[in-house]
Formats: sequence, C-alpha cells, structure tokens
Amino acid sequence: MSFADTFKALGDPVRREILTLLKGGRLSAGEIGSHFDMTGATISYHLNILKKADLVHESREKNFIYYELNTSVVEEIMLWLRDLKGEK
Amino acid sequence: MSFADTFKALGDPVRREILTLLKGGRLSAGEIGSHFDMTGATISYHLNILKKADLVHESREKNFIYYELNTSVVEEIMLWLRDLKGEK
DNA sequence: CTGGTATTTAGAAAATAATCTAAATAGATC
DNA sequence: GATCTATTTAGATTATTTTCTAAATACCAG
Repeated sequence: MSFADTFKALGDPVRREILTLLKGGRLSAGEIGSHFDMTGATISYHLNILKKADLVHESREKNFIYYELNTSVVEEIMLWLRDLKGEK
Repeated sequence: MSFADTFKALGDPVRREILTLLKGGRLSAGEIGSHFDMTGATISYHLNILKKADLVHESREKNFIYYELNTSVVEEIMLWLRDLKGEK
C-alpha cells in the first residue's frame, strides 16, 4: 500500500516486535504468535497489516504459512526521516 | 518520552505534515493551524504529542508560542530501521 | 472422507485516538 | 482593571484500532 500505511504499521509496538523476530529468519504464524500473550486471531490481524504495508511477505508451505521480512519499503521511510533532518 | 512514543507520533499524517512545515523554520501554533482544516484545539493536541515525543520544542515569545523542529530523536528511529534492514 | 492442526475471517466488545465546542489561561494594549 | 488575541485545557463525541470468541477455511494424515 502507501507510505502512510507503512509508517502507521511501524507505529505499533507489537508489529515492530514481530518484525524484529523475523530478522532471525522466516517464521510461521504460530511461531510468531507463541512469542506473544495474544490469540492467534490477533496476531493474524497484525500480520495482515504488516503484509498490506509490504513489510512482510508470506509463503504457504504444507499446513503452515510462513512470514518473512521485506525491508524494501523501509528505505522510503528512512529517506523521509533523513530529509526531515535536513541531510542531503 | 520513549522510543515507542516517538514512533507513534510519526505514525500520524497530520503530525508528519506539521514536522514538514517546521522544516522551513519555527512557526507559531496559529501559523501551523492555518495550514489545516481543523480547530486550534486539535492542532494543539497534535503539537502536544509531538512535544512529548520530543520531536518539537516550544518557545514562548510575546503572546505567541513558537514551535520548532527537534530531530535529535530521529536518529534513534533511523538506527532501528537500519538495524531492521540488517545493515551495520 | 474423517479427524486433526494451522491459520484466517467475521462480528462484537474494549481500548485508544482524533476531533469538536466551550471555557480557561496568558500576555499585550488601552 | 477591561478587553483583545493566541493558545491551551476540559469534557464530550465520533472514529479508529486492537483485541477477543466463535466459526470458517485450508491442508495434511490416516
């Protein structure tokens, strides 16, 4: 989706923690959920927001759905911040 | 306040636009408000969030309250993003 | 095809955030 | 002090987000 959606997706601490977890490699929805004291449905909700923001990609395999980090859109955010700081 | 508050403050488009306006130099609350189709009270609410996130500083002068950009905390955000991208 | 595990979707409830109107504060000017 | 302008604060309302429970889907194993 859009730049604004990416920024908003990053604004939530649960979602940032999910992204941090994914730095170690792809994880299934269940593995991600087991790190949080929340229902799977809630985790699924957050994963969907991250997916719409293009911050993660999913790949289905067997019975599982694996999520992995996609940082391509992070560059845009960093550019905005750098510009805010007045750097060239 | 905290890193999380800074991230959240940046998640809102109105607040990002305020920060962008302030790139051009300090502005009074009224000057900021005139760029938006919102009441002064709402602008004040957003300014307060930016202030708590340490993204702006205020200075009182005469009858006015001027706001100016403070990007010192932006560096932290950028470090987090850079780390997410797996850069050193 | 039946049963089991993994995950999502739907819908409702709870929590948080954004917005407004009206009143309050602060300082400047008369 | 009275009044005007600039801004914030209080309180209520509306909108959005997060979360849950229950049901649905999907896929695998027997």
